[in-house]
Amino acid sequence: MKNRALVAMGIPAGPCAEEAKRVIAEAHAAGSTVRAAGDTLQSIIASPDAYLDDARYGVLASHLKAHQVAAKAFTPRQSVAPYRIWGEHLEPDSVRQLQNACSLPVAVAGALMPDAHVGYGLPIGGVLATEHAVIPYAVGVDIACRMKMTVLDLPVEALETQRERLVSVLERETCFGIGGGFRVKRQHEVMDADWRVTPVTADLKDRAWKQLGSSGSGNHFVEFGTLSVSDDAVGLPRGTYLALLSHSGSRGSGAAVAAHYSTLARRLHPELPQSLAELAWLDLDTEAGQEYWEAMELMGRYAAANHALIHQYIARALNVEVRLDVENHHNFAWRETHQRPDGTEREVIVHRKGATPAGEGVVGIIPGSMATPGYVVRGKGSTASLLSAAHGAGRRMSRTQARKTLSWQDAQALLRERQVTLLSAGLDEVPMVYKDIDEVMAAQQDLVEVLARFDPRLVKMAPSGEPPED
DNA sequence: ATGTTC
Repeated sequence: MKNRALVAMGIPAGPCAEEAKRVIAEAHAAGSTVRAAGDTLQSIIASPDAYLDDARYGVLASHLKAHQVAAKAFTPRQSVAPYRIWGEHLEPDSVRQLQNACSLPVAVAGALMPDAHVGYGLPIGGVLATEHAVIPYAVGVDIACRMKMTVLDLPVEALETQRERLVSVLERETCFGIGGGFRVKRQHEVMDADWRVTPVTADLKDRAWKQLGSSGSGNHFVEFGTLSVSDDAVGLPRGTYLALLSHSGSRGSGAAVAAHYSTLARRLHPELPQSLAELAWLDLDTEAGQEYWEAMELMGRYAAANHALIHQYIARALNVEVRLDVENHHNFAWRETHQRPDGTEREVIVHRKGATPAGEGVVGIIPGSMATPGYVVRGKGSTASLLSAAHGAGRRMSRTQARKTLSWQDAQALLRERQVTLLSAGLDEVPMVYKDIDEVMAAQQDLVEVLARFDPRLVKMAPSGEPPED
């Protein structure tokens, strides 16, 4: 039986679930039916005391009792921490998730960005400040998922005149797909860092090296396009340039770190009611909290290295210089100093899960979709948003719904209209699954100002086995 | 987002 099914029954992950699985397997071997085993479990959950001395179920009963005692110890806080929401018509469930997060004892303040949608624990587009605690699921599954843009010293016309060359470089120098990695390992100084900072990262080093410089799957991409600079504060005079934009994260290693520490956090907080279990935190004074923080920071450097290599290999293959370089995390936690409502300052942990850092003057990238614009922005330093902005257009349709209701034909018309060449992607990533990026930008004019606009032209994403027609 | 499930 899976952990998820057990949790649904009221058996939490950890010692209870492990023992329950053992008991079920034993009952199965003895010829008991699944239903009979389930009935017995329900009965033990209802009154563990009655089974404490039972030879077969005693251990499970004592684990469950300990859990139930701890769970009773949870006392909800008097009032929810203050939060603000940007944008209209956000999924009610995503708002509920933010409210839940703000009801944690460690929460200080929250904010929801206009691209928000439901995620594990904290919604995507959620920002949460806590005191002295880090929440693995408020950082996100893809730790340090980030954006990077470089402006290449090539004329914009190269998109037409050197199209075949750009396509071939994009295909040759990138690596997409779940579990995907390079046969010939790439090199970066992040692999000289100490990966033994935690037992988890120590075990992950080989996989990380294999995947170093790769892009992964889902909404990750590498694309060429045009950058229209409207404000020279971006670092280039006004005008139109050829740019390379990438979206990638910490790949399998980050996912494994997230899985490990979110499970650990949950185990350490059996008192949390089910509605808050995915928001279990790690105290930064504890070994577990410090381990997660070190692992997260290493994943930050690793994700940055992935992007650095993508851009470096492509620029090298094209034999061109880089004229501008912009990047930012959008799934991460930072130690920051923020003001209390009374104006005094305190150190908080700010989690941005699908949110772009937008402190005053901070430059970041907010992508749209494969056929809609993205923007290079400069933060306005809004304290109400906890110095944050949206990280993209935000999904309006689930992946399942997209695959069920959309067709490539619908997408191709839009791609042609926008002069976008799609090398590969899943049907669940076509522009129609995303909200209107310009509406999202309009909803956060108080958070960021636009310095430049990026329009994708040659797009590469993870293939889904269903090649787009040309 | 990831990659494999005792």
